Amino acid sequence: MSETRFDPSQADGRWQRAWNDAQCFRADDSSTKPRAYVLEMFPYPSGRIHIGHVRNYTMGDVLARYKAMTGHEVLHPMGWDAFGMPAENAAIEKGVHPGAWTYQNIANMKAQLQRLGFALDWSREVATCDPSYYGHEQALFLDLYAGGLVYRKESAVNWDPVDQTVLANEQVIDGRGWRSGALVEKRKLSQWFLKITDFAQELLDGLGSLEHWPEKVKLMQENWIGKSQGLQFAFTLSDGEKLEVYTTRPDTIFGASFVAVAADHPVAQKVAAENADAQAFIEKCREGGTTAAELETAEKLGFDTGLTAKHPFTGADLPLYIANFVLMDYGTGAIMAVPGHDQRDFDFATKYGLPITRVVAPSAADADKPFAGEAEAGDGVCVNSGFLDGMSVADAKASVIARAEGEGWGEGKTVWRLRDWGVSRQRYWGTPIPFIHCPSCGVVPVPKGQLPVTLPEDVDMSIPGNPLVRHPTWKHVDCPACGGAAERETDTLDTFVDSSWYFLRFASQPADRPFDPEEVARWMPVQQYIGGIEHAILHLLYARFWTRALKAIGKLDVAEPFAQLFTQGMVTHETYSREEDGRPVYFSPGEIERGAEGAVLKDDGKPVEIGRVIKMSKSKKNVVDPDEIVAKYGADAVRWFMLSDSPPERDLPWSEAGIEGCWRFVQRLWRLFGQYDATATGQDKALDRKVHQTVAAVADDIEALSFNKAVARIYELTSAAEKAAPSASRSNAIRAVLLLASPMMPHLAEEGWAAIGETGLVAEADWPEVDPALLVEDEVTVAVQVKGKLRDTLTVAKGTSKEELEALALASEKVQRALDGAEVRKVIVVPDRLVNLVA
RNA sequence: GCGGGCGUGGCGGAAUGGUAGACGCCGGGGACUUAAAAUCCCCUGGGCAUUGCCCGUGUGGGUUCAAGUCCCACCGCCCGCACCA
Repeated sequence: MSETRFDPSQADGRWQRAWNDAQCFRADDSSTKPRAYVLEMFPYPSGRIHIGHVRNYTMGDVLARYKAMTGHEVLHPMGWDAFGMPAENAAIEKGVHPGAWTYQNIANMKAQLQRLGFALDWSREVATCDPSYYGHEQALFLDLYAGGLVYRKESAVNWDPVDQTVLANEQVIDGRGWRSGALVEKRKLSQWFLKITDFAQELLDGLGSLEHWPEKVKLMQENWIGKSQGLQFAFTLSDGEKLEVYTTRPDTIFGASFVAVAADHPVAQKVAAENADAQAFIEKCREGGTTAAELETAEKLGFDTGLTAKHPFTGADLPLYIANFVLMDYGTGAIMAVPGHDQRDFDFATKYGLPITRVVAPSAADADKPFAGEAEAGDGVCVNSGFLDGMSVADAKASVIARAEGEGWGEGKTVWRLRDWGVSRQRYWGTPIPFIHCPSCGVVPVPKGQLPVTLPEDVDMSIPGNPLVRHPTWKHVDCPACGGAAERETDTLDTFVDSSWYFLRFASQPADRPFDPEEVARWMPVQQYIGGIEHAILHLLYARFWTRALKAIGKLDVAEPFAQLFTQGMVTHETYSREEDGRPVYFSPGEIERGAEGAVLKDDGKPVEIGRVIKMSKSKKNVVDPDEIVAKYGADAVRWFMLSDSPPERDLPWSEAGIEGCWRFVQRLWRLFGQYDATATGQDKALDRKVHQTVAAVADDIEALSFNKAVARIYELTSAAEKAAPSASRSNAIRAVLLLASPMMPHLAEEGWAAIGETGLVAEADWPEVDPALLVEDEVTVAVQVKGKLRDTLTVAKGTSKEELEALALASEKVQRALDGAEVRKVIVVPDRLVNLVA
């Protein structure tokens, strides 16, 4: 073979065409092989792929290629999460149509992905913004409606009074609209909801079956669903009315020092009707964003209504406040506040000078222990609590609930933090909700025969607000029920709906239905799903819900959509900046010359400050363009970098030195392949052993997605093969290195496969066989410790007896010196591992 | 604020409770070369040092013959919080 270098600029495209010509990555629906559905979260078509996408899709690609090599029929599809706000923003800022912008982006990004050599079945590509996708989504939505899982109710949105537009949470900055700067108001609109709460218990229970999901994600979902058992009971107010409150801490009821309702609570409304100050306070609460984070970090504010509530046990009159930290959406929208044992109540009580009473203490003796400036939410025994004194928190909860139920003023109740899913968006670039509002018939579903309800093309995005509302003709239709003049629903669906079933469409895509349940059942569940941790709750919970909801209405027979989940880390990069006029000015890596000591700007040769390694973002300019690095180093070096060093669940810091190292390794492998000699004879037992151990270990590592470890082992085997003298064993080791590296560096592997005289594609080759007999070492190194400190090591035959190990350890000169005549009192021997002499 | 996670050399990291730092990057030294690039070899946690010894996994405690790993408390950073995707 020639001594020339491997040239990705001509090899990459050649092999990509060869794979395409052979259609190697097309999933065969009729295959009898065991199936493997490998899926990465599909991207939003922003225009350019991000290095984070490259990392995500490289991981899935290695697994998909490995599965194919180990005898599986692989489904590895790709598509586009193509609806959403960025297309509308681009339309406003650049004057392009959201659809044209989106499809252009898809074309660009698809070409970028193809240049990376991913083993994707492009024949199943979907774009959610295409009527051939969202039309089916509309049909599914109608099915869910028929199944009683869709309803309408009033719900608050962020309203920009200047732009006359509904704003997303991310468009509200410090309580103001991002474009207009106007103070945002909360406004109530009638909106569409999906009954995810009907499935709260099932979604919670289902987590137990997800053995191969990260514990942290399951825990986050469990907390999000937020099942709590508590007491709902009624206070009698001083005006004679009843006020229902819910508490998860009935054990602390004797510590209640005030009662509070949300600003939207009917009691607050009633007070405000007669009290201008109360009205003003409620309006103040309506200013600012709607997010939980904002509500909970805002300063606690309250308004004393002058009313009081009678404590059910003590008969005390507790003041009734309207408070900004009470959420109308949770429980009854009203609380009994126990400042000693809830931090929010504590803050509020401190601010308004309300009593803070201890009713739970570490022990009965601590009944009068003062608080250390904060509430104590922990466990303990009840104190200062009448009949509860001395009880544990758990017993007291049960006891109070039993008493309330016996006396008829309250009952034990399960409450969920999970709320129904509001899917209405007052925006153009989304799936039209297939309903018609008729003045005489009310809300009427669009007949399925009239689907898809498509978006109008001729819209003016330069005016704020929803173009579907002001379009001259689009919304005017005849009522499907009575034939009279009616109007289309102008809200579109949350884009999370689009991503809640795309994995089903990948598995089966008939033209006349969303999917065929039997075809889907043959591929589902997704065997390995890979994506960012930022989707741990919403996307993954919504997809689980859709799967269940479709099952509940008989459209699907899958319990959980994703058998195995992996959440990968971000790609990060150091930042380069200079202080100019008191503000940092950032430079991109391309503008910088990076040396050992520091970095200078190429333009002026003067130093710049190297900042922290953070997530790549345009504003900090610490981005690298996948196209540029692929052009410079080839797809394989980039893929190898994505897999090396950092464990895949952690952040990966991009570095120029790192990619250079990968490039050198590509060439090093190429030289090694060049040393392959099919005619070499002779055996190298140690190398054979190393090969089989490495094949087994790399397989385990890939299955566990521990790519960084697989990479390290391939480096080791490469070094061993390089150092070995020519032999049949060595040639076999070179062939093994090629096969092991092939899922990661497929272009180089194909080139090498041909070079060593193999026929066919390595993409369709088999993973090397492992001989279990060669996995075991016959010699081991045993550590010898004295009092837990390493003093010597012994090289002995594997399986050497405890007695012999102890004798060998005591015979060691180093051990005797360390013992220094001291008497050995105890000996711990772990066969094949260590001897510890305790003196 | 609430929920979840992470923290090991100059850097990325490895390590079923059992030899801390595998493997890679950076750096240093050498070989080859007229020279450079490329490649190959050696060294590379810190401190003291004559064989060796001491210290060391964010901080402080604890359990254990033995702790990066288990327990408690704290510090720092990151992710999510329901209309970003």
